[in-house]
Amino acid sequence: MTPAEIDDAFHALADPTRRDIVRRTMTAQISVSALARDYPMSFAAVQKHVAVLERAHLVQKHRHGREQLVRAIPATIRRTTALLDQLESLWRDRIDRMDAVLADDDAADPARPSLTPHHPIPTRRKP
Amino acid sequence: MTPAEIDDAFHALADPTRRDIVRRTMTAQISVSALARDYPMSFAAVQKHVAVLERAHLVQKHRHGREQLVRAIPATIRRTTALLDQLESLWRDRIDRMDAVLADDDAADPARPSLTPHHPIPTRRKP
DNA sequence: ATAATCTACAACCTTATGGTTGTAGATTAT
DNA sequence: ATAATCTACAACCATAAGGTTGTAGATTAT
Repeated sequence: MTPAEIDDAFHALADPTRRDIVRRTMTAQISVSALARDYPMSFAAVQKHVAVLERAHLVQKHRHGREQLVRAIPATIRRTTALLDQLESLWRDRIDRMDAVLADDDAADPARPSLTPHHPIPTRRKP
Repeated sequence: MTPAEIDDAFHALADPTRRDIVRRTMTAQISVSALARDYPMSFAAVQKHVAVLERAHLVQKHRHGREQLVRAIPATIRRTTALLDQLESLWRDRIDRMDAVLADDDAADPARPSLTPHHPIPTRRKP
């Protein structure tokens, strides 16, 4: 997933109408015109929203007769979630590192709860 | 998390510079000017990026002498991840429902693998 | 054949976005 | 005291975003 693709994905999700379209097309295929009926905007506007989602690979369209059915692509959602998880993991790693430092420094008390405040802790050296 | 807040969060994350700022401030507090030195744009531009992240509650600033230290707010990342997980869960629920339908319909074969293609499956009724 | 429906796309308008430069206020260092 | 650093913020500019209307092409229904 290139940075540009990530940009597209997050940008696409930064709009309530588009998030709703993704939500609805996760569990069913819905035509563009059927989608358009439920939003307070023109058909063309909804068409553009779908195009944005398509560009971000969050949905796919495929013809069925004269209508264009839209369905979400779960894999892209998953990969976007994974990106955020990665950010979160930085935080966890940070806590782990702090824990490790504290453990090295204060190994005599294994019952110590793993509290890790934001600010550096004044280390108490063993005598 | 209101829709507008969700908009702000995704919009803030839809830019590589801002994602990088979040990434870096997850594990350390960095001043705005220190951040600004590492991007090919003016200080004011970076200042604006931080403001966007701040508005989305993805980072917090706090004064330390004459500099303004930036740190990420993991809780907001987590809540954004949770939103995407929720979308994914729709997909899982859909699969579960399909499985349930197939189980009701074909309970005699519990060894059947849980394959659930996108297209509706022609149900084969028991005689 | 004709009408109705669904889609595609262009042209246009308004506002938001992402960048710039410039000026001024606080705070720290010399 | 003066200079250097960090920040805040305004003004400006180009372009992208999100909406509109209008026209035309396919496909289905009457």
